[in-house]
Amino acid sequence: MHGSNNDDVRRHNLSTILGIVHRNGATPRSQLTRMTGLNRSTVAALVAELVELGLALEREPDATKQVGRPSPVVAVDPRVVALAVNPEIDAVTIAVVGLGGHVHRRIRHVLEHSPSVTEAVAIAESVIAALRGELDAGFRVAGIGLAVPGQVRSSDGMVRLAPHLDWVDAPIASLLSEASGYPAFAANDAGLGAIAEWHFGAGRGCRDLVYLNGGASGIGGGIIAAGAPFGGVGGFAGEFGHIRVSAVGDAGAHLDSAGIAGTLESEVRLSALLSVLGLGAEHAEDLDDALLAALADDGAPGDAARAEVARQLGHLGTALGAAVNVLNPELVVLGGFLASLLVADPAALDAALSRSALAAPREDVSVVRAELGPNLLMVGAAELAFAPLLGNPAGFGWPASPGR
Amino acid sequence: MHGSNNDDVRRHNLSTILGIVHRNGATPRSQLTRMTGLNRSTVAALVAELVELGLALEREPDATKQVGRPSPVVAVDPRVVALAVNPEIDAVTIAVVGLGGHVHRRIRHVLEHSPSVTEAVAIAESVIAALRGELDAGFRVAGIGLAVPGQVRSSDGMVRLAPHLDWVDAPIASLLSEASGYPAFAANDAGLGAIAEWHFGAGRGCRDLVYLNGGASGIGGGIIAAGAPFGGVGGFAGEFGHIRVSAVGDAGAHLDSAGIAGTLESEVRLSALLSVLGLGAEHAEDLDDALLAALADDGAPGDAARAEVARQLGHLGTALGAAVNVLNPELVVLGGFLASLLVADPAALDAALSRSALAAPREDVSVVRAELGPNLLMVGAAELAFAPLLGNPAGFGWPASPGR
DNA sequence: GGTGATTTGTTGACTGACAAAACATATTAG
DNA sequence: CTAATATGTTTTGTCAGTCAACAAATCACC
Repeated sequence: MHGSNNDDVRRHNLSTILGIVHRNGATPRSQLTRMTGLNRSTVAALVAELVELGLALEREPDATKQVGRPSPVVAVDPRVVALAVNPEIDAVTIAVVGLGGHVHRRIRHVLEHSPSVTEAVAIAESVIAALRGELDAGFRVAGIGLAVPGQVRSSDGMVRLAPHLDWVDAPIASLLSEASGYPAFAANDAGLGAIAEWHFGAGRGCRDLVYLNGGASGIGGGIIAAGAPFGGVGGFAGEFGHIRVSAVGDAGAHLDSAGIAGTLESEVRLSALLSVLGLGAEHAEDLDDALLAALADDGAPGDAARAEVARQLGHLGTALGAAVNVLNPELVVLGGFLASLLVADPAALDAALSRSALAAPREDVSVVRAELGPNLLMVGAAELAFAPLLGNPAGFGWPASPGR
Repeated sequence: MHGSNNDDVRRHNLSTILGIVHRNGATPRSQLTRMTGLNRSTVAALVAELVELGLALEREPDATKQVGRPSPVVAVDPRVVALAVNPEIDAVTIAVVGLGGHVHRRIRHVLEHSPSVTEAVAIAESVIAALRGELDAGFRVAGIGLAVPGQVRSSDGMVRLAPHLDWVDAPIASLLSEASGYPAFAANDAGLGAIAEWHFGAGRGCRDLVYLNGGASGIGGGIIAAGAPFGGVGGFAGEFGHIRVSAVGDAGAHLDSAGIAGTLESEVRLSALLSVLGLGAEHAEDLDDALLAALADDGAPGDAARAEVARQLGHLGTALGAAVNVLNPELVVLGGFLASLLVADPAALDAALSRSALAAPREDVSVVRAELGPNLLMVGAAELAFAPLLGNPAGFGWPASPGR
């Protein structure tokens, strides 16, 4: 709909090069010319501008075994960071994340009770305030990204509903922006997990992927479609947890967090797994590892556990079938306890998927585990704050350092 | 990933302007400058190039009541056409469609039996051969678009499976291209319906929509995501007909065309509607109208019919709930007998949808009837052939006129 | 250890696309 | 008939990327 001009070309090319260095890590300049198809001299000028902007660095060439003049290596400037915030039911986690996805620091503020919006914002702001000296000394902060376990409106970062935190219409992005002085953006945690796995994890180089995460509070999802994160009109897309996988059932049926029965989230539940395995709260910290060990063959799971795993995998396969039929992704990435389920019996999931997915899209897809560990959401949330910078490196309006 | 340069700017701007005139119809040049944000002089030059290329025309200004010098009206050149082909179980339909979506001619070749791929290609080619004199006289043909009721691989137009036609791995695009001498492209019919409704029908100006069509052979769907048709890796996306909406049921349950029970297509069936309404084959031609009339209040449908409509609307609501939760579209467009179901009892569908969709995405969506009539698939298929031309007006490689 | 082939960096001239400004023209309002 | 307004037309300017020539750094081979 909109025309473009020379300025757009420059913006696009700066963005392309910074994006490559951001996602692929340090890259020789000669390789940038090959990847972009641009002229050597153009790439040299673009990189020079990024260095000038304080976004990239040029290092001495790496020692290689190749003929020809060595090419300097271009890397992101490590002083450019974003702040990531993840409020949960039992903690608020804050991190300082650099361009390139490097997590400089992660601070987990443990809570006695589920925080209100105001409390979560106050905690995040106090942690950020404590970091401020450090940040002002050596870093430039692009902004704050919030990963929220709930439905978040993309236009303004309003949390429409976060069932487990019991938040309704909580304008967390504007509250934290107001409190901290940094621009703040919020999105659904699983959607940000999808972005993180896509850039830095199991989904590298993939144009169409679906990410599904299973946690204590339910099942969330995110979509990368045609090489871009997909949110729909309001940013609420990716809620695979609430699609129907079974009959509504009788009065005793579990309900999902939206109060609906027969959905993926109501049938595939971590608590049910833990109870048949006899795992309790003592593994709160390393839950996924404990679960994996208990489900593995040498963990000798009992018949009840095997049956529950099979039941849950059947329902998961049905939901993945819907995702595969509707979205025809190249990859499905499973995180949290869904990854444990996958590892416990890949063949069973495959069989269940084959029962509900059409052959053609079924052949296109692979189902794999998430690769990123505890930094997943921090990296994803930072991506949210980096997006405007990556989209327009030269024209980015840096926030004034607050508190000075 | 790829850099851009001056050539890309020109291509993008030519494409933008031709696209506006194609989708919005004849447009004053001054409005083009406002819509694109480009300079007057630039738009003048771009339009002049499109006229030079034989893709657009400039007419005398329309009489308006506005102050200021009148602006010439830019329209598509009506001589630019694409051929559309739609093989079905009982006919092969061929049309000549102009830029702008105008259907010059539509020819329905009725068949006694379901055609094989070879037969369908032969029929299409013979109709095209008969048109050739006419085409060579006054038209330039961009190519052929095929709307196929089945799963079509986008990369090469291979029909992986068309259950009702009983085609498996049928390379229809390359066969017809070979036979006719025109470049040919194939895609799923419902996906093309989505594109047609998006450009010229109920979905105009919408960036995120889902289209669902109900026909005698089942339920197909198409997705427009983030302002572009979405096909997934292989082009198979949009198969909403095969997602689970109910329990698998007992032995007597209907199966969908993929042999799966409990799916949308197995529960929401035109034949079931027709049988409770006592409608038969005599309405083959104007089925949708007859259905609408029978379902309307003054058609006095019986209790059995009301119950069946309610049952089907319940299942349709469940499937739409999945679509709404996963894709968060702005619009859901229903075509074929699904439109009749919607009209019969909009409130019931709304209620069913509200039971399975989350509140936030539910509030974003409207469910409406398709607007395009019998030309829907012709316009959508033509869009497929026009796509390369619209994407790169100056660099488009026109096929040599075959047979001369 | 020199010499040539190869690859890439560097520099300056060149092309082309859009923007901007000045002027021309066609319409409406009074 | 005149002023105001909007837009077409023409000319000049700016800027991004390309291209070609040359320089520099490495490897391979004699």
